[in-house]
Amino acid sequence: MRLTTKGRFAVTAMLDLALNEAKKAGEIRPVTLAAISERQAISLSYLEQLFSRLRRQGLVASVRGPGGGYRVAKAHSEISVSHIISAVDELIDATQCGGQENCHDTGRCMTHDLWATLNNKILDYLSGVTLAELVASQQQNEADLQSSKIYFSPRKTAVEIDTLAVLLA
Amino acid sequence: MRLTTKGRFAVTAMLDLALNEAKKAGEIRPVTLAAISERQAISLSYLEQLFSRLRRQGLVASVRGPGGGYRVAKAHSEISVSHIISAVDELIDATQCGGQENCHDTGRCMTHDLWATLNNKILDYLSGVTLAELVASQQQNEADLQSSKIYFSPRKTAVEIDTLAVLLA
DNA sequence: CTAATAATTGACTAAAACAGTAGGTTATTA
DNA sequence: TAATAACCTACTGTTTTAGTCAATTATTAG
Repeated sequence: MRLTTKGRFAVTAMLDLALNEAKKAGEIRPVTLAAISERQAISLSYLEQLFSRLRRQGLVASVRGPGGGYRVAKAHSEISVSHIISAVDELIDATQCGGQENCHDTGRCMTHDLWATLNNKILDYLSGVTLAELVASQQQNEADLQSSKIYFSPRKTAVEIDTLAVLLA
Repeated sequence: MRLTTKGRFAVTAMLDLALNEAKKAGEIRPVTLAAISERQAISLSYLEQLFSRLRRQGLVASVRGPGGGYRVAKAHSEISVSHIISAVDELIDATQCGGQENCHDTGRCMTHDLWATLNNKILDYLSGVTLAELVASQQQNEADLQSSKIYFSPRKTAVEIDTLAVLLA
């Protein structure tokens, strides 16, 4: 298990995808990487690399051509954060011996059990957080901002924000 | 929070240190980095870099000169895995805006709350695992191996292992 | 006192990973 | 048929990783 910005980007992009694939009359409208790129400030080509892996792992499905893009390929409740991270961030071998248990003259190395256990614990936690929960939590956040009207709501345009800033200054 | 082999090395080294600082008549015998280097197959110079940070964070104390080395500077129960990892792997800023909440035209970026929350959860977990627990768990493992005598016990020499391998082949 | 020990420091290096760029191809559809 | 958007490959600059090398400093055993 590795936990770097790469995995974060992937989770962020998946969450953006989930939030923006609008369901209209039973159909799911695909979301383009260009749109995600603009909203999340992640380069398009980097997104392409990430989604290439996400697609091969069956987490998203693609639709080519005009009007195409990506869709989430499973129920949001079936996709966990750990799925997303391990899809783009292939796991490294924490044990020097590569599971051979033949390192040094003392048999298996100490790190073996230690990291296996620790990894599983972290993995367990991240497996428990689903895309559905992230979506719900994010929508709640947006709703809170909308109702309280503190600072910026997600619907404000740049111009409106500037006006607000002047008023608050 | 970053979670890479660097942090793993640090935890492994700290665990080795904790397991090997033998207490004799009230005194604690320091462990040399050379010994840890040999046992854990981590280069001496890399260990020096790691322990330089661990020392500056107050997790270990050093004793120079012959018979010197490092000691754990606190009670094992007072040192958590997250302490060790964050000592060597300084934390990165998960939000692109750097906490400014001014990214894009939509106010604060979506990743902000998401990663703050997720980070805290992981941190909470790793904060809960102490060096004392790792030591206990590792000593239990060694004891299990010793008593059951399955495959390799930690005391076997390389020659004995070779013999065993021949017998099992 | 002296030589050995072991931490401490700093500069440097090869390899990998990260993040992004560029330029093309293929499939689809308006 | 032209625009769209996924798909693919190769390349680039930067940072991190993991390590080497060499020198200095503090301590202690002899």
